[in-house]
Amino acid sequence: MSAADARLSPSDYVILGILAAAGPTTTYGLKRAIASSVGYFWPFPHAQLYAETARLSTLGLLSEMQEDGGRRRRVYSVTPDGRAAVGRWLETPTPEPAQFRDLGLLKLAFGSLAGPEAVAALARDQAAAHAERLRVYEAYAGMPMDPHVRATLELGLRYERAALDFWREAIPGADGRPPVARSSPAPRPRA
Amino acid sequence: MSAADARLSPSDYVILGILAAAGPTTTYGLKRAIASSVGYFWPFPHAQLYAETARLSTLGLLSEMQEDGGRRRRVYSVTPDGRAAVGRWLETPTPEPAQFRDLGLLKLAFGSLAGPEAVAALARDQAAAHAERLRVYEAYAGMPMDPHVRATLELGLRYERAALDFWREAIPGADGRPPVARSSPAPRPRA
DNA sequence: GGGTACATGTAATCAGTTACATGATTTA
DNA sequence: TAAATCATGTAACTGATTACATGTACCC
Repeated sequence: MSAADARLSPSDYVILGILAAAGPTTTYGLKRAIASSVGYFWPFPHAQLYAETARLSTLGLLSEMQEDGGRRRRVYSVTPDGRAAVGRWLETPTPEPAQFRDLGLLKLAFGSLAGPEAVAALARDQAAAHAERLRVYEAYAGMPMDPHVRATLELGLRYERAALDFWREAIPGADGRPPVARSSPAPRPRA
Repeated sequence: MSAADARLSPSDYVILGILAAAGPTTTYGLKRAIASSVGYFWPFPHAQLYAETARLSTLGLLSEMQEDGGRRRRVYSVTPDGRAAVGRWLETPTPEPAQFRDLGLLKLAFGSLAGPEAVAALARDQAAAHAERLRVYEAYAGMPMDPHVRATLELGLRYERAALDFWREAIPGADGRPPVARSSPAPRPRA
């Protein structure tokens, strides 16, 4: 079975992990549980749940039951094999570096193509967005939750604070100074 | 033409932006230019270049020429329409929050399913990985580069430092203390 | 009993990734 | 001149996103 582990994506482990922690759950329940735990940093559109749960079922890592009541929704639980797969995953090292896809940062990289005012506007914009996000995280952190999920939230807070500081400090705002730290005199883009 | 902007992905803007900054370039040149600028935080497998450049050509945002020499490689340049599209993109706000896909963080979220030793091992592991990444960034920061690209690298450094501190501090190492900050007494996972 | 928000699911599309194949240049 | 590495490209696949369609519960 260890060989089959290679074929499981991170999304699969999210499903298995949530089910292992929360017990038998409907698809909608999964959606809710994901949203209130890893969902804030690991996006998981609900449509994907249907594809992945089906796949995990055929692999024997999930078992599927039909509700008796009127709506006859599917209820999933993790099988012993599934639980073992999560366990192994949690114990194996994670060499691949984290990826952060930040559109604001991407735009900044091309700042030399835009005017300094555009870069300044971007910085104000991003600072506001990160401040808002920080507010949301802080509110969320006030609620009761699993201690490990809380720990991930703590890193989220640190990331947001780092980003907020960056957009406020490292890039000047609307005050007309050059768009990068004063120590480097901003040469024109080569070619 | 503004209407067509909606159909451009971030990857498309990377290609357009690189070409706008660097002038006519072969596909391989694009690959190199991306790797040495936004590539470190915005992964871009080279196979995708062939699909995207073709698409951008049919949209009239790129023009394609064939080399005369023996190898007859394709050389792309950005058209005025393409340049205008990048310009508009750089000037429009970016509301979507940044996404950071961090497998280590995902595993941490499920820490309650694993033993405290597994969590401690994860933390050591991640601290080492981030320390290494930090070293690479710092070496890279010593080289000459566009000031805006340098600015993005600065945020990369701040992220990595935040992550390194987190895995070292917020999660204890191998010293046997409970797997989260001492202030919260780590209740058992519910159900 | 009509509207609104919540819940459940399918289908089509698109972007990203992996694997493969081969040609050109450099170096031992 | 053989091996190794760099360069160029295609094809197949998988995973993620979008759009749509409909059902159920609640609330006015």
